[in-house]
Amino acid sequence: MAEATIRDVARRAQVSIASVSRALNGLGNVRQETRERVMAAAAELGYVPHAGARSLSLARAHAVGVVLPDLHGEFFSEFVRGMDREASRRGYVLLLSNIHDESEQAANALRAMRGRVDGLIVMAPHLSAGMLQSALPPTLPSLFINGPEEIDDRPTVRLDNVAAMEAMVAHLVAGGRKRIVHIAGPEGNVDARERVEGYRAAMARHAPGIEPVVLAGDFSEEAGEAAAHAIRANAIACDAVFAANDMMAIGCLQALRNGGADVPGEIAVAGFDDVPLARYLGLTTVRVRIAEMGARAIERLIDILEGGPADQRAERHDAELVVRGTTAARD
Amino acid sequence: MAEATIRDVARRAQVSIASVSRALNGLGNVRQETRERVMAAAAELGYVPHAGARSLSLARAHAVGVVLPDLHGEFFSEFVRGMDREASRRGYVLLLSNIHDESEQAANALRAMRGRVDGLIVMAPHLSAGMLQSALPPTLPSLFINGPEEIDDRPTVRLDNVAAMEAMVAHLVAGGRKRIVHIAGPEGNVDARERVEGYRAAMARHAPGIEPVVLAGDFSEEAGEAAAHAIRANAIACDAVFAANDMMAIGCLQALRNGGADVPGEIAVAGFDDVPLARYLGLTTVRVRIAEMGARAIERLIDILEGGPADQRAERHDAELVVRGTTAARD
DNA sequence: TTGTAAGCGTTATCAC
DNA sequence: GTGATAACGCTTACAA
Repeated sequence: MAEATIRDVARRAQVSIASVSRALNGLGNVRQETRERVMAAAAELGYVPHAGARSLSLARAHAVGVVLPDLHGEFFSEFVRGMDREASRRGYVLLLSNIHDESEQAANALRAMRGRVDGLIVMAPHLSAGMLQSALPPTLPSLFINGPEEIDDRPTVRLDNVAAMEAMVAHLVAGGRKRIVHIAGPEGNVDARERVEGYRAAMARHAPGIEPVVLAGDFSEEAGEAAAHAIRANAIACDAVFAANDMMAIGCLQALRNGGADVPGEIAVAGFDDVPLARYLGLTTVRVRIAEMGARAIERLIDILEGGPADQRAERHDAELVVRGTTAARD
Repeated sequence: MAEATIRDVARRAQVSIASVSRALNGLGNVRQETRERVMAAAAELGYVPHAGARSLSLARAHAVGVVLPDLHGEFFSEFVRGMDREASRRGYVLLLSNIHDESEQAANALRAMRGRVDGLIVMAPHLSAGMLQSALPPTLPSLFINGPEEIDDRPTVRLDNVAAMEAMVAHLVAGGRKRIVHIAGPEGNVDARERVEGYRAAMARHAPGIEPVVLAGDFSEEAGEAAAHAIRANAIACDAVFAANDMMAIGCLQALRNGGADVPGEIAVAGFDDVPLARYLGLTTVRVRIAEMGARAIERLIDILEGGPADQRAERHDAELVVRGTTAARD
């Protein structure tokens, strides 16, 4: 009743298991007739090679581990889809693991990968470099997506946050707005940090003399609302709000409008991510081609696994400015 | 440079590999002092057991394969999150595989699972029973989510589409609307089919004498728009549209309103899924607790794997009616 | 309590 | 060309 093994095929084809292996793997040194007998026997038994045994013998699992934080919505599905597409194209399988925090659980999840995968894709904008360094099997090839900048001896794929911020600020300034407020993402998040920096740099460049204003946030819609209230209550003089993600931008947008503000007449609002909702609300934002980043990460990792040239480049992927109604130029 | 193996630990602790295995796995018959020596050696070497070898020896991979169609948005991420949570709680790992169609690729993806996983979760509302039966390793325990009804000898977790349709139709009728049109999902999709049936049954029950009207659709926003145009152009007499999913409902809603119709005054609109957008548009819909279904599927599958009682029940999960503005009762 | 050795299902290195 | 057989890293009788 158990699945047929290579032995069963050998017995049925009246050859040794060595010949079965050779025939099935298409090695040259097998007589045509032998090969056919093996193929027939395998087909009759419905034989499928045991991937576990295979990988133990070959010391290659043809699997890559994917370690992710709690992602939501399109972002997660697109990312996984991009990786899955490329992985299966190259004959690899994906082992998925969500990591919620820096707990012992996280370290366990990483350990559980040992002996199952040939390499790791790690997306962990919220994990510290120290934790990663200590919990990652040192000999396991791994590629970081938007990982901590301190880890610079490993290959990475990173979103070019700075360029994206620059583009958006330039767009706002071109529309006649210079008093731009930034709502930041959570502390400790790499993307959030880079966006603040990018914002400051872009302001220095495009709106010299204007003091940058950064309001604290945590990527939640409520944080956006709170920011809107702060702006109104403290009478922060501004003609644009650029949030570190769409949900905050949306929360802010709604709160501003509910408070009677005219968007975009009086104040512009922009976000980051291009969630589906952004399109419906006409929110100007930045689109991340996350499926493409995922596919590229897998591609590079597998290239490394299959002995390509040493690759520890920090590859940056451009985001795309998506201009909609909430930042329409005034007049 | 390679990762430490059990032999290295044994050598360093001056014991046999058998003792290392026993100590590490917490078996009773190990002297306290030996156990400590082993633990120390393992820690010093940063030893992590090789999951592949372990599973070959144990004939258990502590992994489950998850086979999914192209899912989008929250649905996918919530589903995977629910499964991941439960799986990691029970010490299992998830192997993910997207299946796009009935091609050879799909069969390969299924085969690639052999020898890597102990069981399979299959969500395939678009795959035929025949294809599944033939490509699935017959001895691999598997649980279907919203699978074809013909496969009734395997455990399944299914959304109770019929009950959901019934609840929504009852809600619409209670609001004074009986001429309810249904926009269907793609042919060949199990959920779509069940929703049509549920719709018909509910109409027969709550709006006897009224002829059910089913418009063809494919789950896309455009299909919803097309349905709206068909309703206007052909002057289909109706006071409610109930689409098989939110995207079609949204497309229909927008097209109706753009065409000058008063929703909900003149005509109500309802969807299915409760995508994030639905909340923003005030769309009445049906919420699927997909994370819960995923977790439950994993739970049952692992119970089976770990020798629980034979379980081939078809478990149905209730969806939740979410009433919003687009179906407000008239007057 | 501990060690030796067989076995899990493959691939690869040898002889023949 | 083909068949024994030793790995791969682990668990687990069975002996000691």
